[in-house]
Amino acid sequence: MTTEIDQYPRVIPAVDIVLMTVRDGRLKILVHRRQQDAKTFPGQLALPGGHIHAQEDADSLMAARRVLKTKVKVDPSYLEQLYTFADGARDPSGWSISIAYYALVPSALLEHMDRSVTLVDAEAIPRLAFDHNRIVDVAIERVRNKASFSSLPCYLLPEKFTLGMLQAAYEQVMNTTLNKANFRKKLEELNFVEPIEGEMQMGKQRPAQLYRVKPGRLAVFNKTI
Amino acid sequence: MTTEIDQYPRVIPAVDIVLMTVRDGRLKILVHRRQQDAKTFPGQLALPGGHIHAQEDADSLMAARRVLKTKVKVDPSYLEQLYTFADGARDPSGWSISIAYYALVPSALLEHMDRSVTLVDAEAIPRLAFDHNRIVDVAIERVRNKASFSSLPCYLLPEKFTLGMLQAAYEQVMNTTLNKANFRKKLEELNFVEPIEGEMQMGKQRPAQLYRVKPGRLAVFNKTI
DNA sequence: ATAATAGTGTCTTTTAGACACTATTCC
DNA sequence: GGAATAGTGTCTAAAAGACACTATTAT
Repeated sequence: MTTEIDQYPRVIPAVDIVLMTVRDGRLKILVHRRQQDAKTFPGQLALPGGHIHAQEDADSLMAARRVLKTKVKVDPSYLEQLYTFADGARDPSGWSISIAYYALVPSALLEHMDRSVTLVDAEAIPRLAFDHNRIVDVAIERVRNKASFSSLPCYLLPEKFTLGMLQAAYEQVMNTTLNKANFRKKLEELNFVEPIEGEMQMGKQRPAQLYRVKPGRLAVFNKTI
Repeated sequence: MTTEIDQYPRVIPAVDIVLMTVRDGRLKILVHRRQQDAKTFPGQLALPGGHIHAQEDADSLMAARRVLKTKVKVDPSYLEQLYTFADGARDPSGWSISIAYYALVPSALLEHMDRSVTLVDAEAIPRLAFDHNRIVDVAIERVRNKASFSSLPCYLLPEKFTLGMLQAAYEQVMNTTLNKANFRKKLEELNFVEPIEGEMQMGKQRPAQLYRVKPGRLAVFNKTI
């Protein structure tokens, strides 16, 4: 039987993920090198991504999760739809759709990465396959906008963190420097972190109080700092 | 030849559009009634939408433009991607993707609508086909967030407008009331409208100065009012 | 003691908001 | 004059930001 849908050229939808973390005090994006025998952009750097499997993926978010699990062996705590790139020019093999997601993870989760996978500095993204540079630009812009001032950057940190680490994460994501006193006053107000009784981070100098996100207060979105 | 893409069930991507306007001083959404012989949701209200035609549409934005032109006979001045709804449950005929857009138009553009097309109040959306109620909710939330304070609501007005009309448009979109003096001070600051020399809107009482958006200053996004 | 990082108190500037007022038209 | 809408000046409260300070550790 010929139905209406057979009239149109087939389009295979995919997901691509901009995975971000903070490593060495800098905001990083995860990229991987494509196989040398890939039909398109062989050997080039690209975002992790893959086709949607309709029989396997309940929705596009699940597809993104599956791709990350398979290709990067990571299950991110924060994963959100970014934008959909759909046109006839972005993929040389034809009209294509990429539902792009962005993810935030603590860098400790990325210890055992494949050799084909690397982190690149958000301020110096190399040339990527397809329209992936554009996708990364949109992702960074989105995160910058959302970060100020929500609890988003907490997803880049381990469960326990000092206020110094937290401020550094905000500064990385927002690409600015913040005043320490004002930052802490604002945190007080927003009220989504709490000190962990008696737990201190020992270091080279004065020990710092360890904090955690208050239960249920992750990803509370708010105004500017 | 069997390529990789034949392994996966076929998914037909579509676009759906949430078209908004202000009529009778209220924010409205455009919906249409589906054909009685439609395979899914016959006779029900739905958002205007349609399949992407890969050979015809350069990208998904163009697909949305084409659908609006064909089904609603409108070429909106503001049309932006909203979100992509992609899962196996939203359409009874199978796994489907809808790249949703939202559009803002002055209500004068909608004078000669089809009989199948109507405007419904944003505060009282009826039951719609598919997951279109959810799409509308997301669209209204997005516009509310973006409106305060950008020049977005200007797209709901004719080219020439009074500050009273402009304030009313903001109040509708943001679903609040605003203080007139403060509203005007803020407009001054944001600096995206200018009076049209010598043109006044005559009415029942004191005439009002007509304004227009400064060239190139449409859709400047900013803080809160 | 000094270097280094943690943590705090206070003042100033900017912005948001409330409120009261004047102005010009139609009737 | 009264009703109705247009348009403005000023004061107050809240938020953002600058800056200087104290505290506790390692060496």
